[in-house]
Amino acid sequence: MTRWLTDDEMRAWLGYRRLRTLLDLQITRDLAADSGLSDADYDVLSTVSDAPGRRMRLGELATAIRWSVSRLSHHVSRMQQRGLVTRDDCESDGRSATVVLTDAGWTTIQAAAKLHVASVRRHFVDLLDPADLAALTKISGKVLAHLEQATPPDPARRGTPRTQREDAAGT
Amino acid sequence: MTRWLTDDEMRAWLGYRRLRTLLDLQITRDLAADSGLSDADYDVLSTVSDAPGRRMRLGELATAIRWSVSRLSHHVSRMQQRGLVTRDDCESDGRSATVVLTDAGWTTIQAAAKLHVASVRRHFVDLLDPADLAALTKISGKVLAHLEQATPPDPARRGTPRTQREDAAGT
DNA sequence: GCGCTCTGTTTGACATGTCAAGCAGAATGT
DNA sequence: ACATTCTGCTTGACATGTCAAACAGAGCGC
Repeated sequence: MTRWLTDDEMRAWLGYRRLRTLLDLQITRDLAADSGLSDADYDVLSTVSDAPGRRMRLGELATAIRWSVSRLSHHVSRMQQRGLVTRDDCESDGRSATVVLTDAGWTTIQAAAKLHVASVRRHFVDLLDPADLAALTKISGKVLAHLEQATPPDPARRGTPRTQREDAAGT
Repeated sequence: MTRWLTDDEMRAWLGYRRLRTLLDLQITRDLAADSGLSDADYDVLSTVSDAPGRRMRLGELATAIRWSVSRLSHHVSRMQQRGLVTRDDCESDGRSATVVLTDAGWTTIQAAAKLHVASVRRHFVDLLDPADLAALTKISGKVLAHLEQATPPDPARRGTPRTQREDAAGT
């Protein structure tokens, strides 16, 4: 008794899926070519760069970009090797680690942000008219209202099952 | 002189990004819980199951689901271990490998497909009205028209840089 | 019928993410 | 104070994807 998708539904769903695949691919590619960053790098750098003092506690950062703490810890180690960020011990709490942008990290994300916006415009925003943008906002609003309530609010913390991948800060 | 995103543009873009993240997460989660399959497994199984004889050449399959041949080869090996598919040598061409569904693979994908459609309906399609679906189809059409032309048609083959993740066959 | 190149696939080394321990510092109860 | 538990982070083993190198069979050109 499965209710299969109608043609219209199927078109919308497959369109979304394909959009997702190709758009991500293109944006990722641009980011790597323009700035030598992965999406992951970008999320981390842009989020930390918006924080006061260009520094953020590891756990907070993980929550903000919806990663598991473990993933972030691994990734920060790698970014540290590349000289983009530093780990700093917090005086008030001996357990805590703070991620701090290096000068190189700051310079990198500043340059990357401009190019990234351009990429988003080129492949997405500028292709759509205001009605499209409004429709899209409405659609994601509806779906997200459903998902955010059905979904465990926090990733690796609580009983949450699976992986993440979040955009984090504005482009 | 960067043209930053306006508020409306930003809302639409972030909405899309967040939708992408949470919806994928949910669908992936359901698929794993309902059928014990990853998205990758599902793509492979559903595509092969639609092919005549429930078999498909490895290269063809890779192209169809937009994976690199190498990724597929690795993944098929893993699925083979789990008894979902088999590798078969093609008589006409000694180099070629053919991926064939086992009975278990067939049974699995049949059951999984039903549950997957239900999941897609629950978290996406059924939340939207016909106008939303039409708008979405229009939007992805516009963007894809742009991307598919700007994008190297084939993944790991030609000069193409990066990763993939494609839905493949219908839900 | 033999070397060359081309093609389809496999393989291996490495990058990145996941999950489950491990661990040290903070908080709490008595 | 000090044992116990909690918290925040790190680590290690493993899964999955990437890229480049290795291969073996197919298809030439001669």
